[in-house]
Amino acid sequence: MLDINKIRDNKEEVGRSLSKRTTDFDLDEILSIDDKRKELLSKVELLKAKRNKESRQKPTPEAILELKKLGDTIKTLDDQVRQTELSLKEKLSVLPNIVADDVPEGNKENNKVIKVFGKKPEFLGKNHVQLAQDLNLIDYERGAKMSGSGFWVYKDRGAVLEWALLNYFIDFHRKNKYVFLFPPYLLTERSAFTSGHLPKFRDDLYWTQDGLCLDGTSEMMIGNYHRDEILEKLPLKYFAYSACFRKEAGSYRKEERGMVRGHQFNKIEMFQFTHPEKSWEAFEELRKNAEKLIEGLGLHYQTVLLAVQDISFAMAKTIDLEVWIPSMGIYKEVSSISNALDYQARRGNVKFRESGKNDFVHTLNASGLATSRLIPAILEQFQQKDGSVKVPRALHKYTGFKKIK
RNA sequence: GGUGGGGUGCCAGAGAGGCUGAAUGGGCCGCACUCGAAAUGCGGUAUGCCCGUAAGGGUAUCAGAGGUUCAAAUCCUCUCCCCACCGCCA
Repeated sequence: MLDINKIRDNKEEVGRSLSKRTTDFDLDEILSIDDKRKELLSKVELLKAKRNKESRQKPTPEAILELKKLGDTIKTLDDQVRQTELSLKEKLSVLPNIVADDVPEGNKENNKVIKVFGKKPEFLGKNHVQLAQDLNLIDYERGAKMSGSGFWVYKDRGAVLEWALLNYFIDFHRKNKYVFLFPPYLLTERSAFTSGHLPKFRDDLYWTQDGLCLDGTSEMMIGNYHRDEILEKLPLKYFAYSACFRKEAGSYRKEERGMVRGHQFNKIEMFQFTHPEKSWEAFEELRKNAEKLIEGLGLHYQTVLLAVQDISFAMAKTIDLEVWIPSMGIYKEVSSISNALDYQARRGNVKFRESGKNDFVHTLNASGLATSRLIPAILEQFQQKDGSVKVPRALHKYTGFKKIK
């Protein structure tokens, strides 16, 4: 949610920023609704002041008659205020976040590669689906039998490898003094609103019959962890593990067979609540952390600065880390690092206190990392001529094996 | 799932229709006393919104949403959460 006062004071600037993302907004309309709100509010509060004053002691019978009429007027005005506030909130909550200045304009094709690590290994021919099946790591068929397409079962060393990745991430974050949260997978509608996933992503989420939804990313949880709180000490650094659930309706493509896009995947997410002046610093820290994790695995990847229209709604800037998937000949996202500025904090009412005043914090999130694309990358990038796969050194202490054959 | 008891400021805890943004205690901050500290005394100590350059004023907020009333922390309805006991249970 954007600050109405900021819109009022910097209309041109905000408008320019928003128009990079969409043309579907009308700041003048929003401001005029706010004007109306203020006007009504002043009016009704004056009347309330009168009523409060006269009701302080028991009024005379005649006065009561008059106050009764006053009460009716107040009620109608109050209704109008409520409606105006509602429509203001509605308009405001579908506005996306403003974007950072250094974000390229346009769509995906303007994404800018800002770093490349390692280089493309020689591709030895087997894709990760074949490898996973040949080496008995993933059971796609039985996964689909149990849960439908888009689900798979990690099996034996495949499960160990998956778990090893998670343990590797967890140890890394703990070493960096991030606090480990293991949140519930189901959350309320209010929480999904705060994280910015509602109203936009309603159809991408799974819903239960009692109105809860499965998390699409643990960011949805951590962002709500401090909802309606005034934070004492900043920054607060967290990381969370959760399974993530996405409908991915209509987005399944043939080349994304295997584990590249599933309805359920594992992800560890870093999250920071920071002072407004420190959020870009934190952004760099998160990015470095995510990069270190992939580099620790020795995978070839690239860091990409996303163009405006490729950034999600609530975020001012996003950098993706994309790992090379040899069989597909493309890079696939394994981490997304974003700064939401105060956008989520406003929705969730998360503040901090400084010299007697409260202000909204900034929130940032970054995958650290999602596993479902790392395993394909590991299998394909590290496959050997004899059909085996080398396990990255960083994982040895967790897997107990160095090679899968 | 059932029954009962709760949810009040930073914390504990009163208040049970009108002068209550809210007693009292603790905490915290300031001042006095002290060489310093403790103890003691005095004062201060919520947030959103609206008007105002400001000082200040107004309004709302006692879990949340509605309602009754001239007037609600206090009465009514619904929802959520916490605690206790009972039932059920992979």
